[in-house]
Amino acid sequence: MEEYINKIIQGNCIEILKELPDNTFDMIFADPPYYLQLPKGKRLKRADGSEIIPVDNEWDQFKDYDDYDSFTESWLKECQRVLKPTGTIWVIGMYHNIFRVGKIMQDLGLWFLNDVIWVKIGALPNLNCRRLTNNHETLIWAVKNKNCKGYTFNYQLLKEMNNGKQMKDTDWVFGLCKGNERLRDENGIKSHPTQKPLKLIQQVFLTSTKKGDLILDPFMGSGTSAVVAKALGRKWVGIEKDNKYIEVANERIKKQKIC
Amino acid sequence: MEEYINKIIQGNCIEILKELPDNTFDMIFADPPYYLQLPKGKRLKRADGSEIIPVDNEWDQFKDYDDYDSFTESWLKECQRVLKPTGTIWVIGMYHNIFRVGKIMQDLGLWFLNDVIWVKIGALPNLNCRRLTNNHETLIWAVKNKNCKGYTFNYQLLKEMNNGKQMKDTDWVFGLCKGNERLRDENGIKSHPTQKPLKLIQQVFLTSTKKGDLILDPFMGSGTSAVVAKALGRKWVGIEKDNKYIEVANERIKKQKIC
DNA sequence: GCAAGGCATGAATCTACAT
DNA sequence: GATGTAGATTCATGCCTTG
Repeated sequence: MEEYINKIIQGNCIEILKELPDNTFDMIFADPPYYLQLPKGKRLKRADGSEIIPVDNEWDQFKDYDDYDSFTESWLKECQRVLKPTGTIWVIGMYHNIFRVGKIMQDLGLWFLNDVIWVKIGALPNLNCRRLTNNHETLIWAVKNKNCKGYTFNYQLLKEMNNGKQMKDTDWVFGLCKGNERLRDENGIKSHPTQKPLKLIQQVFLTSTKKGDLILDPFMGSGTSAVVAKALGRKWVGIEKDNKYIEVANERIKKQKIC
Repeated sequence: MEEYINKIIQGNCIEILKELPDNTFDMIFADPPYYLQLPKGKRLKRADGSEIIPVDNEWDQFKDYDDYDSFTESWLKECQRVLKPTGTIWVIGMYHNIFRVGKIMQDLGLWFLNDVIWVKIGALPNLNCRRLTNNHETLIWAVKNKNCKGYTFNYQLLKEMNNGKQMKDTDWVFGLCKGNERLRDENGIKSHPTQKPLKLIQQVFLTSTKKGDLILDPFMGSGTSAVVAKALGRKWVGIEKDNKYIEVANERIKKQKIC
């Protein structure tokens, strides 16, 4: 394992997970593809005529629900295996995928601690006025199985962070990743379409890890979890398929001074 | 159908659903058992020694996940069948069950419009300080299938109810059903352990129905949805297995003057 | 009549440790 | 491992009593 610490492993998530030893990680944070199933070729426009750029990347394409489910079960099963009995796993998603992901997690025997609502500040309003505005994502927090005890939950710290009151599963209000935090290439194009905000990931790590803990991110993307892990004194292992994202992430981590 | 309008049908939910004709209802609101799986015989206590009374009713007991899933699939399948192509279905749940329910809904071809977070005011704090406080329930809002158009969404009304801003899926903040609203027997015992607040159900109905619409509630319980339907000028059909709950509900509806 | 304080209570997947 | 017992801990709301 030592050779992987604080590094991004390039390759297929499931294949790489299979090479990692049992009961290794104190915490896993997974931000998998959401399988958005957007209508192809159509793009919503804002009132000023500008186009909304949707997430239509190749990595979010699946043949059908079965295809998505079998992918999901495979990586979750390996994550469960490499998770310590005292560890916890977080998975983030939206209504497109999180219900499928959640049922598969339960079927694998993962035992839920909470489902946390990230209330997104600055989310896109609903442009066609035919639905409620999507304003949240859901994080599932779970232990390896029903009988697992001794996981880390920094109750007191979170209470302090929440003005002296117990942190609730609905108190997670954070802005989207925008402005200086958002990574862009030389042409101003977003380096990653679904870059998560540092503050959200930080709160996840502060909730469920101690200094020196080893964290796994099987869908590393632009490297947000590595940046937060480094800043908080946690060790980390990342997995990412796309070399372009790995470059972005490595450069970001190298440059990093403060979270 | 006429003989069922504005009445509670007593009996097994699935069997009764099977007798109802296709494409009948403008809206379905379902508050099924959550399958809480609480530890048996143990009861949490408050600092003052008083006991927390959990939901351990017979109707929330299932053999295992498979048992719960097959029950869930059966009633959802019938609900999908009796739902108009222009209708919508709401299902409420918590992290114990909502992910399973959601995946089964998607597998049946129901197409999600939103997942709505009911932020609960006055929820039980977390007493052992080993998890985040459970402070929400999740409602899934869906149409009969992916191609359905023309469902009712009272966008403008909800915007007005939300101080002129688009109603978001996270703006649903309502107190629990307590105080005078909570139905109790002559001994002060709750008539139903999970009575839902009128305001929540009212917002659901105002979101997705018009005056005169026909609403189905397959798990009627203490009759909250009937009370709201009546007050808002909607027609309704309820299904409930337990005669005790039916008595409570009928008495409540009879007494009703204003919502 | 009004303000302040007491008190009950809410869909809860409890935890740690000993035997 | 499975089972049993003791332990430590909480917040918002609304009704009711008291002053």
